[in-house]
Amino acid sequence: MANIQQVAQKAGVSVATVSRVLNNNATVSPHTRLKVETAIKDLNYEPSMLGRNLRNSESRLLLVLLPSISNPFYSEIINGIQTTAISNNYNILLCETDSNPDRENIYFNMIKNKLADGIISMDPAVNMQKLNELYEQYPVIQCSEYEEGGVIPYVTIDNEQAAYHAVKHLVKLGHENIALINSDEKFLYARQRRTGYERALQEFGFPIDETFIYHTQELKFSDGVQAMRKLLQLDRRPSAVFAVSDTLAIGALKEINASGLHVPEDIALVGFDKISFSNMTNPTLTTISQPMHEMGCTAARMLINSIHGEKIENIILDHEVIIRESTMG
Amino acid sequence: MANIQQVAQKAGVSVATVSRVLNNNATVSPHTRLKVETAIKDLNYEPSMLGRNLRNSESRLLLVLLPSISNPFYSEIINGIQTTAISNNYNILLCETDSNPDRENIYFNMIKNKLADGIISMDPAVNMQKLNELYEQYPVIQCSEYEEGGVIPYVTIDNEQAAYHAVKHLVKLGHENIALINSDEKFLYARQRRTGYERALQEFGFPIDETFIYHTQELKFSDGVQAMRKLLQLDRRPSAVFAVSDTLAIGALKEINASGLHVPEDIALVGFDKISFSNMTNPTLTTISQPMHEMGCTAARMLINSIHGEKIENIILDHEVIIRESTMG
DNA sequence: ATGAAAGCGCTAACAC
DNA sequence: GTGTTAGCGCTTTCAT
Repeated sequence: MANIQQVAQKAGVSVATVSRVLNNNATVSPHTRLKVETAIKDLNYEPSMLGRNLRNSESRLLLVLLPSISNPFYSEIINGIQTTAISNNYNILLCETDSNPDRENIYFNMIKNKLADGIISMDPAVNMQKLNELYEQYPVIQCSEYEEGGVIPYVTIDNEQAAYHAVKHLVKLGHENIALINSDEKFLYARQRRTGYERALQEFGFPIDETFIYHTQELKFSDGVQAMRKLLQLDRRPSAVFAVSDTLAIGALKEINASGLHVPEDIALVGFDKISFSNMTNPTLTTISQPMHEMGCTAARMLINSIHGEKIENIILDHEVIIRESTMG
Repeated sequence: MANIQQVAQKAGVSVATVSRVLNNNATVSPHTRLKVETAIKDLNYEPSMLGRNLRNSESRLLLVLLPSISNPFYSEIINGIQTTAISNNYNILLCETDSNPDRENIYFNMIKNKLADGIISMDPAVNMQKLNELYEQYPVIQCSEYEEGGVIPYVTIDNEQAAYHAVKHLVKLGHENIALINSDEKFLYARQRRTGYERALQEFGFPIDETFIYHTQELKFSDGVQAMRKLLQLDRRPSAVFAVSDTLAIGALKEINASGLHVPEDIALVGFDKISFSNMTNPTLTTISQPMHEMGCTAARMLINSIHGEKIENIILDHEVIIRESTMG
C-alpha cells in the first residue's frame, strides 16, 4: 500500500500538499488538487489511520463495554450507538467483559493507550472504582446502568416509575396478589424496580408480602424457571407476576405451562425490556419497552460531545407499557 | 498521560532502555530494569499502542464482519473468536454490516488503513468480489459462510450432511411427509441443506414434493410464521417440518400452536443452530448443533496464523443432532 | 498557494 | 548493557 510520500512524488508536490488535499484544506489550487487526486487514484492510496491518529492523538474509536452480547437487550442499544458513531465518523469497539475483571482491564488500558477515544459502559457489574478513576482523565458515559449519586454522566430510564406502571397495569386488571421476580438487589435498577413495585401496591392499599418477592442470581431463563417454581409452591398462589426482565418472564412462563396452568387465565405475566423474543412466545409477553435505539444514540452523542470537551448532563428517557397476550384475559 | 521520554528521563536512562524493559528484552541489567519499572509506576505510564503500532505497522486488532449481532447464532462464535484472540494478544472489532455495502466499505478500509490486521467474515451477504480483492493483499478468513470453489480459507460444518441427519431423524420416527422451510437459495448453505434434505428422502424412497419446500426471504421469526401458514394450507398436511434455522422453527411453532395443532403430536419440528432460545420454547426444540465456540476459536486461529504468514487449510467441523421435545412423541 | 521541517510515541539497528 | 538515532505516516506551523 502506497504512502503519502509516494503520492507526493507521483503528483510532483510535497507531502504537505497531499495532506491538504486529503483534509479538504481550502488553500490548494484546483490544478494541484487534480494532480494529487489523480496520483491517489493511480496508486490506489488509502491514508494510514495509524499515522494520522498518532499525529492527532485520537483514534476515532469508541469503546462499548457490555457484559455479554448474547443478551438481546443490548442489541438495539448497540445499533443506536453505532448509527450515531458512524455518522460522526467514529467507529465502535464492542467489548464483552463477561463480568471478568481481567478483560475489563484490557479495555480500560486501550483507552489509556490512546487506542480508543472514550467509553460507554453498560455493564452493571463494572468495577466502579476503576471506571471513576478512568473518568478523571478520559471521556466516560454510562448507559442504562449507573451509579447513584455518582459523577459519571449517564442516560437511562426511570426504573422506579417503569416498575410502578407495570404493577399498576396488573392492579387495574383486578389483580391483588402480585408477585415480583427481581434480580439481585446489589444492582441499582433492581432496587429501583422493587421500590416502584411497592409504591404501586401501597397506593392501592395492598400489603407488601415478602414471600411474593423472589430474588434471582442472574437474569437467565433458568433463573426465571426456578423463581416461578418457588412462587407456585406458595399456599396462597399469586394471580399475577411481574418479572424484571423478559428472559426471567419467559422462564416463568415455561414453568407455569409445565405445571399445567395457563397464562393469562390463571396467572398474568409482565416482563421488562421488550426483547424481540418476547413477541415470539405463546402467549406473547406484556412488557415494558425502553427506547433502546434512542438510548444508544443518546449515549453515543453524549460521549462524542464529551470527547469534544463539552459539559454533559444526565438524561432520563421515557418508557412504555406494551400490552400483549400474557395480560389479556 | 506520560510518554516513554518522560519515563526515560525520570529513570535516568534512554528511551531505548525503557522500550527494552517494556518488551521484556533480556539485555537489561536487573538494577536498570528496577529503576525503569519504578519510574513507570511513579508516572502511571501506559505505552501508547498508536506509536507502537505505527512503528511495527500492526494494530493487533481483528475485524469480525457479521450481518447483525442480534442474531443469537453469532454470539457463541464471537465468544470463541474473542477467547482465542485475547490469548494471542489480539483484540476483536465487531462490525455489524446490516448487509449494507457502505458499512462494509468502512470496515474494508480499516484493513487497508492498517487499523486492523485481518478480517473474519461471517456475512452471507458480503460482497465477494471486494472480499476476494482484499484477500489478495490482506489476511482474510470466512467463518460458517464461504464461497464454493473460492480461494479464501474457511471453517464451516458439512451443511448437507447436517440436513441429511435432521431429516433422517424424522424419517426414523416414521414421518413420510416432511416439509422443508428453507431460506433463499442464493445462499450456499441453503442449497447445501436442501440437497441433504433431498438425499435423505431419496435414500428412503420418498418422493420429493416441491409443494413441501418453502423458501423464506430472511431468517426472521415472522418468516417462519408465514412459511408455516402456507404449509398448513396444503391439502396434504406435512407431519414433520425441518426448518433451516431455529428462529424460523420458532415462528413455525407459533403458527402451529395458533392453528390449534400440537407439536410434536400433530407435527414434529426440527430447527437448526441450537440458539439458546431453542431450549426455552414450549415444547423445547429439536435442533442441529454446530460447534459454534470451536468454530470461532478455529477461525481466529486460522486468521492469526495467516497474519503470521502461514499457509491455511480449510476446516470442516462436526455437527450434532440435539433431540428434544419437539420430536419426542 | 506551496514547500520544508518538526514532531506525535515508539522500536530496532548500530555504536560503544 | 546501554545510548544514539533514524524512521514508521501523517499534520501543521512557519517560511516563502
